[in-house]
Parts: sequence; structure tokens; C-alpha cells
Amino acid sequence: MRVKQIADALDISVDTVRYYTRIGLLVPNRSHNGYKYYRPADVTRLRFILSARSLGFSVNDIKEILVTSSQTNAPCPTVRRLIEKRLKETEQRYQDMHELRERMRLATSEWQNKPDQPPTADTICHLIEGFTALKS
Amino acid sequence: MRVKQIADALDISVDTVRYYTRIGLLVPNRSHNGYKYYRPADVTRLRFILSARSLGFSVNDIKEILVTSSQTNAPCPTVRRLIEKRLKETEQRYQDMHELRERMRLATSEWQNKPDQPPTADTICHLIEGFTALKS
DNA sequence: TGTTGACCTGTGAGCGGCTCACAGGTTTAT
DNA sequence: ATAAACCTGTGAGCCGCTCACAGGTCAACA
Repeated sequence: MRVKQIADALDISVDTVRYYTRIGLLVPNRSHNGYKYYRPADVTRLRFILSARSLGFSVNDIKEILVTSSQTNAPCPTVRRLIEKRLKETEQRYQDMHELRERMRLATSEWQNKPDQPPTADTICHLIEGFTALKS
Repeated sequence: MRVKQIADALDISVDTVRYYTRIGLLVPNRSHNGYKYYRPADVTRLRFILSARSLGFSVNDIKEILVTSSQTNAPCPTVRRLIEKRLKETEQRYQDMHELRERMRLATSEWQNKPDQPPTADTICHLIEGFTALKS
């Protein structure tokens, strides 16, 4: 299979396949004309990559898992260790997003009742600089 | 003020100040030895940048707001338009983060009862590939 | 046999928002 | 005078793609 075929088969862009190939997650054959040819094993591998991505693993995590899996018997301990780490990060980012969303919502509602004003010597936009939730 | 002073004053890294300077959000003076010197107006400006960042505006948004504010009377219409857009994106990303977190939590709990297994011909890690929530 | 045109290819660069590495300049203490 | 601490700007690197682009391939038609 060439890049377009494998990309279409798994419903992702050719650029994503090329990216994974470029960083060594996929290692296709090369034909005489320089084209990359993907075998069934590469499809399995790519499917695995996509599953892992959708579980929050980074491409470096995936690289590590693939190396472990080819060197030792079970990559599972690595996988368990990594997801714990990534889950913690995700919880944190989720929390941060929540707070950001609250700030943004509060700002928009607060700004409903405020008029437009031109900038002054020490304020650029009174909406932003005067937003109460920023005054710690 | 030189870069370290302004960075310390607003409790951010010198690299961040330098980044904002590099992309033209801040325009300090240059002294004979090539050092950048920041004036009180730059402090106001940087404080504004930080407020806007914490409300979810991108640096490009901020650039646009600053330009508008220096060209027209009130940047407020621009600000209102931009935050609406960013808020929508934030809601979406928040939702995505929520789903990701759920998937990760479900996976970890499901994996508690599963043993480690070596890879086979068509599975790299049975935990990831066999995770139920991925089977659409 | 030639040629048009659709489609496909790989490579290199770009994105955002910083962060890091590094060679060299400046300041302070001796 | 000199050593050490600290500061400087510039360039490159990070992640996970995405885009631009010049050129290659291939089937259909003249």
C-alpha cells in the first residue's frame, strides 16, 4: 500500500501517516522510485498508534511502548506507568480548562453591561484590564 | 528597565518577555550595547498582555487588539468579537478534555483486572488494542 | 506515439507559545 | 588587574501535525 491507501483505509490524512513515518513510528519499504510502501504489519502498527493517541499517549510514549514491546515480553508495565502519568496531566489540564472557561464566561457576562471606551494613558482596553476576576 | 527587571516585576520568565518582544508585542528601546530597555509604558503593555493571555486570547489576538487600539478609538468591539470566538473554542476543548479524561479513567480501571501479556502477531499491546471504549 | 490532465509523491518549512543552550558582555568584589 | 557571578541576545528546539510546492506516475484520448 502506498501512503494514500493506508491513510484512506484508517481515515486519517496522508500528512499524519507521513509524520509518523518521518519520526520512525512507521518503517515502510522503499521502492525503486522512492515511494514508500506499507505492509499489513504497518497497518496493525498504525492502528495501534491511533488507539494509543486517542488514549492520551504522546508520540514519544508510543515510541517507548513500541521499543519495549519489541525488546521484552510485555509492554504492559510501561503502558500502565505511562498512562498514570498522562492521566495526572490530563486531570490538571482539564482543571485549568475549567477555570479558563469560567473566567471567560464571567468576563463576557460582565462586559454586557459595560460600554466601549477609548484607550487612555494607562489602560489599553478597560474591559480586559478592569475585569474583576483578574484582580487577585 | 532591562529584561530581567521587567520579568521579575511581573513574575514571568525573561524568555517570555523576550518572546513577546521578538514577535513585536513589546517594542523596547535599544541602548548602545544592544541591550533592550523597557519603559513604564512597556510595563503597562506587558501587564495588559498577561491579562489578555489569562482570558484565553492568543498572541495574535493581542496583536490585533493592540493595533486596533492604536488606530481607532475603542478596541472593545474587537475584544468582544474575539472572546466570543475563543470561548467557543474553549468550550469545545473543555468537552474534548472531558471525554479524554473519561476514556483514560475507564481504561485504567479496566486494566486493573487484566494481566500483562506479550505481543502477538497482530497485537502490540492487548491492553490498548483491547480497550472496549475504542471499539466503535 | 504523443500529450493532456488528474492524481499522487517526498521533502522542507510553518504553526503557537514558549523554553533551552550557548557564547559572550557587564558588574561587583577583591 | 582579575576573577566570579550574573546578565545579555540570538538561534534552535519542543509537540503534533498541516501546508506549500516542485516534480513523478498513470490512464485516457488523439
